Amino acid sequence: MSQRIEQPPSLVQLAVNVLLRMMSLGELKPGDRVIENRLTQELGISRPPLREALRVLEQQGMITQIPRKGAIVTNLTLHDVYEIYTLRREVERIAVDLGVPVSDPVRLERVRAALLRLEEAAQAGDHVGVIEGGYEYHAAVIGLSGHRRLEDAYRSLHLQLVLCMAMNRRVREPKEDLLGDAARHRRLLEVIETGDRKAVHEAIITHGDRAFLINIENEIGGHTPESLEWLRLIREEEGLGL
Amino acid sequence: MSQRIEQPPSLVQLAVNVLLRMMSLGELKPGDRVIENRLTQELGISRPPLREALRVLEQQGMITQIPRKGAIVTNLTLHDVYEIYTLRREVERIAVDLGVPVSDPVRLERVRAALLRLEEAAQAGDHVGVIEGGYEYHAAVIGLSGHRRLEDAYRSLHLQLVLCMAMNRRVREPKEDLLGDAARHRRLLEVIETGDRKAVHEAIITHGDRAFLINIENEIGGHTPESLEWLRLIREEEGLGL
DNA sequence: AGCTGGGGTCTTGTCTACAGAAGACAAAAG
DNA sequence: CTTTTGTCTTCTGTAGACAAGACCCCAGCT
Repeated sequence: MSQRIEQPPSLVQLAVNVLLRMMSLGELKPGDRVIENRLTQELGISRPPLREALRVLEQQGMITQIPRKGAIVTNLTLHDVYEIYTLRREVERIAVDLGVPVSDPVRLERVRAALLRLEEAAQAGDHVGVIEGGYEYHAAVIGLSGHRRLEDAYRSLHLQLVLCMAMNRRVREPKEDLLGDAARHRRLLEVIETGDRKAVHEAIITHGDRAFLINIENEIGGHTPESLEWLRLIREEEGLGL
Repeated sequence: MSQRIEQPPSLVQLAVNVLLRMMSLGELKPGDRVIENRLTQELGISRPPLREALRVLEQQGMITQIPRKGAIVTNLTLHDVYEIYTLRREVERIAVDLGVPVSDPVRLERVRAALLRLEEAAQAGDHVGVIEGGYEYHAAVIGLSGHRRLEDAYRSLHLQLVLCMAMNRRVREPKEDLLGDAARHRRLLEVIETGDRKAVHEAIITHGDRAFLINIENEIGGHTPESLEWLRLIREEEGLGL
């Protein structure tokens, strides 16, 4: 019997999770001030664990602390979005180079399990489940590389992106077809199983969730030469039906 | 006059800096237990700010926390070293792709300034200065990309590497010639100024500080297929006089 | 009317204190 | 002599309280 008893997680960890959830639900929006006393009341914890949680989120880039002035939910600029997208794509690329063809079947099994969860959620019409399953699926793909830091980087970028997408209404009205989404993920898995690295790269490129970028430069500020040039390229590719 | 008033940094920030310094000096070695009360006495601060500092370092991968059991300085395995090295090289590669040829002269100026500091330290025989200057130089090179997250990633990887190198005696007996080191950095800058991306990539590869990997697999554990294969490749390249 | 200075309030930064869990050690039993 | 159990110490997790700093509003002055 390997029935281990469950340890109650620390309040810091719980607070981090709750705050992340609040952000993804839009209860905490970018730019919102984060007042410690208010949150301690809402969460029912005292300030020290909350402050530690805020430090964690600050390191992840979700919270921006200004000394003696307080914390706000990080306001992403267009340049930030550019950074997140470009880095995430590079992370995927590196992971595929390292992880395909797959050496350890256990890692593939993780992708398969995530895909199953994703497909079940899609059939049940469970939007939240599809989003979470989608993350777990992609994380598992990164995990094929056996590179923990790479996966951590992916997670961090993903979380920041969640923050950004929560800003955008288009994403919160999810009328894209869940089943088609799941089918795309299944095809990617099949390509991975062939072990053809180049094919996997191509499959991932056409897999992009860049729809919400369409009008983004009118919604947020912080344009830079790099980010505008990047956006122009994206537009071109999308225009070509990619 | 842009004489801004100096704000006293928070105790958390100070504690992070002191702890990093202790690690690089070997006063805190990988595997060491970190007992909060002891450190609060040494640093002259109370536990809450120290705990927040530990959270920050945990996020950076320098500290490993085990719930209800305390914290230790992260013990790096061979696989970790493999991860750090491979990722750092990828970060450099991405930065060069994005940042060369240089679009913004201000960024190049930063590299030049770092090089000057490095050369001064080299001529003064200031080992610590050379190491710190070397970091600032490389960070500035990453900064050519105008990609803050990329630079953050580089910093994080660098810090973890410091942890690893502090373990290794070879690095603490610095008899390598500082002036030659500075000259190599100057050559890299010259290549960057030509704007020839490919040449920069080659220059960076031959720039490696991989000397301390020579005997590493006998000194630390945590071997994995990936890390051993990687080490084998490194050996081959080094053997070829690279 | 606009600017400057002061008081009040709110918020953060830090410290001390307490409760509960983990580990160490010693004593007793097999 | 080994093993086990009970107690004791140490350390972490959390709470609450206090002090210092930042913001805001209003009165008074130019």
